[in-house]
Amino acid sequence: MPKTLATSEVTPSRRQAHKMRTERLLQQAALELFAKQGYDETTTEAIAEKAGVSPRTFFRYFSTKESVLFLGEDNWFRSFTADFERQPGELSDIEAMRDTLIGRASGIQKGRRSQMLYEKAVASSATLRGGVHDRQQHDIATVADAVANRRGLHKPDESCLLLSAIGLMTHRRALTAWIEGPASGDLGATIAEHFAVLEGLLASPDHTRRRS
Amino acid sequence: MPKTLATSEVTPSRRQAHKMRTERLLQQAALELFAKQGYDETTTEAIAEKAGVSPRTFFRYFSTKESVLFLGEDNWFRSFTADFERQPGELSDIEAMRDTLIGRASGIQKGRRSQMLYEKAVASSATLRGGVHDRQQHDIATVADAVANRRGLHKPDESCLLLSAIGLMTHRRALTAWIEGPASGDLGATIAEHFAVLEGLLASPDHTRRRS
DNA sequence: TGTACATCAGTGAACGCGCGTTCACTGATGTAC
DNA sequence: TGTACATCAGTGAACGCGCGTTCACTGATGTAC
Repeated sequence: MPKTLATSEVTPSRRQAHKMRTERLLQQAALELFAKQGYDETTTEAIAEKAGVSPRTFFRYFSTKESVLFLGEDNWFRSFTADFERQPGELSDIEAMRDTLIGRASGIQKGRRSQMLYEKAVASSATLRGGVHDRQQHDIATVADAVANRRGLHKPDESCLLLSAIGLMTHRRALTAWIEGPASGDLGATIAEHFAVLEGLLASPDHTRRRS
Repeated sequence: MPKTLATSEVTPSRRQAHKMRTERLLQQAALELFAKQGYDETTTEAIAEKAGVSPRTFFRYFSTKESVLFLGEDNWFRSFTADFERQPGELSDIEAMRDTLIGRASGIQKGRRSQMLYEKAVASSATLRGGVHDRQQHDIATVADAVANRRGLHKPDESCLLLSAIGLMTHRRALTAWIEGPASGDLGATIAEHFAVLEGLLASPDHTRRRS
């Protein structure tokens, strides 16, 4: 028994392996179909068929049609705080955000195709866009906590929240630009560019003045 | 016939009046029910019942359950450009945005209860939040066009888009704060405060530095 | 003013559809001895 | 290694539910003369 247990921790049992495989197949099938023909036009039955399982099986893995798409994205920001607070204290908060986000870019870089499919899938449905909206709000709160902590505040004030929202929006815009740009594009560089634009707005408000 | 026609233009016929009344009753019933018990928990049948019409009649007025909620909101930003470009040229773009939004605050001020119901309704459903997300994106593009125009550009560049997004986000945060605050709160003042925070971030990035 | 006809808001009933649930079952995998 | 039993991933069938559609109809309002 000790041996079997140890083995099942490292190499999962056939049952476990098969289960994981089925889950992955369902997710992949869903992502492809949502991106290709739209979320609302894709039935759970079609996903199951493409994954090679019965319609009923889909709901054994995912309690709702929507949840098949949102996995592993939640913990992206879970470790943000740690990375963020490791930034040198000389940097301004926004510079620290920028460098943290750039540092994490390589993790996304490899999954460009998946990101594209994901964006297409989300774009196809109001429900999914609602989910994205929710996650954004949640992320803003998380990052604002980190900023407040860096500033030595117990609770984030409006300044922290606004800064967090602005930073994440800049990040999101960079991500979109990178996905829509050439396949050879570098995500870290794109983020840096977008933050440069942001800092341009911040540093010289006169720059925004109209010649009268 | 001339007399009847003229009359029907000013004072709508009984049919027209009744039609408008039914539409208003359905919208009001929907708003109240969505806010009270949630969008997903409210059936179109319940809305029809509260409005005093048959279930079938709902779909004579609104092609989808969602569309009963989104009326008249679209043209809010339609006239934004005009107001925005009327701002004095000495102001920076962001100051011009601020003053334009403050100038339009009084139009919202009176409908505070409706705004609250609307926010509650939207908060209750992912689909509706998706719709809000879409409208935000659309508004950003509209305002960015206006900013580009003010800067003498033919097309908005990333700087215009980012500025527009930041400004509208600040506005939205102010709106939320105002709704969540006391009933006596002044929306214009709240917007001004939030823009002051924003300008604080813009003007002195040093302020965001951590004491090391 | 009155009569005949036209229009159109509102209704009732039946239905299609896809998400998500419930129940009873099969058969492969895992475990005890 | 082999046998008996337990577990559990996957299945099939039937159903509830609410959105949105289709069709045939009623009856009040509006119009022509």
